[in-house]
Amino acid sequence: MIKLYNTLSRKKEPLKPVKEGKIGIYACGPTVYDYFHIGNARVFITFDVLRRYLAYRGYDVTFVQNYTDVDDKMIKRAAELKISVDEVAERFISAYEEDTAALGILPADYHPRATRHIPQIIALIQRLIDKKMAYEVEGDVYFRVEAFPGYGKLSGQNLEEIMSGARVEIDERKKHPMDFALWKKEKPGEPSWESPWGRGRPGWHIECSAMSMHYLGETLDIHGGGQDLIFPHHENEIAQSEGATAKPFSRHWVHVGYLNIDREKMSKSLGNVLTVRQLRETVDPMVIRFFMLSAHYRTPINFSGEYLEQASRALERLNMTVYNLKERLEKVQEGLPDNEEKELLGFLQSSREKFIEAMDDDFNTAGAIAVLFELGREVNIYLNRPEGQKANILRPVLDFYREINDVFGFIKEQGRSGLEAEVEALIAQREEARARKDWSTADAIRDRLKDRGIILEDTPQGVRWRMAPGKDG
RNA sequence: GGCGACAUAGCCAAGUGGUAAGGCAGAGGACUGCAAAUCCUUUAUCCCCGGUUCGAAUCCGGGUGUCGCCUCCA
Repeated sequence: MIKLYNTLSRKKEPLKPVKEGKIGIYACGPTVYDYFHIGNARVFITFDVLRRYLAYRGYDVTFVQNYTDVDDKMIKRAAELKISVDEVAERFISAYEEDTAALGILPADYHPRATRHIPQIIALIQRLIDKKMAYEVEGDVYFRVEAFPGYGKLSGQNLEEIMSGARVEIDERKKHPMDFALWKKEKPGEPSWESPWGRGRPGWHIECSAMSMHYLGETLDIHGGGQDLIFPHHENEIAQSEGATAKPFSRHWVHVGYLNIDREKMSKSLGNVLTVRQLRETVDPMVIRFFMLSAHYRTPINFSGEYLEQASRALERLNMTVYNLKERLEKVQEGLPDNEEKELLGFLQSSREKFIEAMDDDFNTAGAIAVLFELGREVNIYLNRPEGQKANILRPVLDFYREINDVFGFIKEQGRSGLEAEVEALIAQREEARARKDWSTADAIRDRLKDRGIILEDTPQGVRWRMAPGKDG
């Protein structure tokens, strides 16, 4: 049974889909006004692995992640770049696609854009107006928070408590200071659409309600995003959606913890915002992915070069284990398993169970990763033994790593690229030198290949070679 | 001020009642012509003080510390 922490109840709860066997997930995606940063990346990676894992567990998953392509930030950016809002969106959506692909993040089933769902947004606003939960003032439409008794339930506060800490601008046109905009009246030079309340554009919160319900129905199974979206964004989404439908908006609310840099919050004013775009120049994106998954998704994590280095070494160990397996598998035959091998197969089976147990428990990726290391040790012990290993033992283990990697996606299997003949020739030369104990020639050849990113290893089973970490694209 | 999170070895990090997973780094050893890869050994008064319990890192109370949200920030 899969259990997920629900922000709404502050407890882990069993995952119970609305429709048996199906899961609808909506994650708040980026406002496409700039390259996304590693804090965003943590959220995207978390949801990517979540949707992959649920599919692994047999659910038919529909995953939706929106692009916010019209809002104040978009408009401001368009002015800065002297291009249209739409062109800003196009530019940063394609950047998003490139950067997420590098991080091994699969495209969602749908990536809806607010500007392409204006009719759905207007219909939802109209529904709220009809129910007297929203009102129009001079071309703006506001949600009336007092009309929704549950307002504040996600962030654990009631209206008075929210008010006491809030720095709110007094707007005499609003019935309550916390009332928020569903529709904003057109301003000169800004994108706008026809509506029953005149030309204007949607507020931020309403797009997610409208689009999520459009693609996934009125009750989602899982909805989430970064922790800071709890208030006001998700609080407002609940108010709008449940106000309109009188049904629970989402069964589970999943919020990903913050990522800080050198123990400081990332912010433009501190000048420490790190985009994935920049990071990709020097860091293997798979290391970033591994790093993000090596801690539980809800705990705040810290980002620094040192931690990345640690993650890189750890990931390298896993890659080596898979390489060791694969390389040996090519050279061995089938055979009847002996006792030690039967034990290894047993260990393999219990590893799978432990992986599922960890992941089922609120998505404990750190615990699940540990299983891979533990199995790796057993595998390497087996590979070290002097007698021949058997293909029918190695293959299921390798398949297991591949199976897990369908979920985690950070293990990279090496491909070779047309260097075989040349490398093999050099290896032959070196073997010749070694045979006559000409160590300096042998070492020179090895060093020469190393400079080109090729590592030679002498094993009891013969010489093998591989690309150095980071040299295989 | 209100709401909330977190505090586990040099570092990162699992672990919600039965005397502490995993990774990185360090030290020693095995293997190797030397390496590489791998294996073995080795490192924890679980922030502090009370309480509950036969038994607590884990539950309760009180501290201390770090951080977040309450500003259309993931």
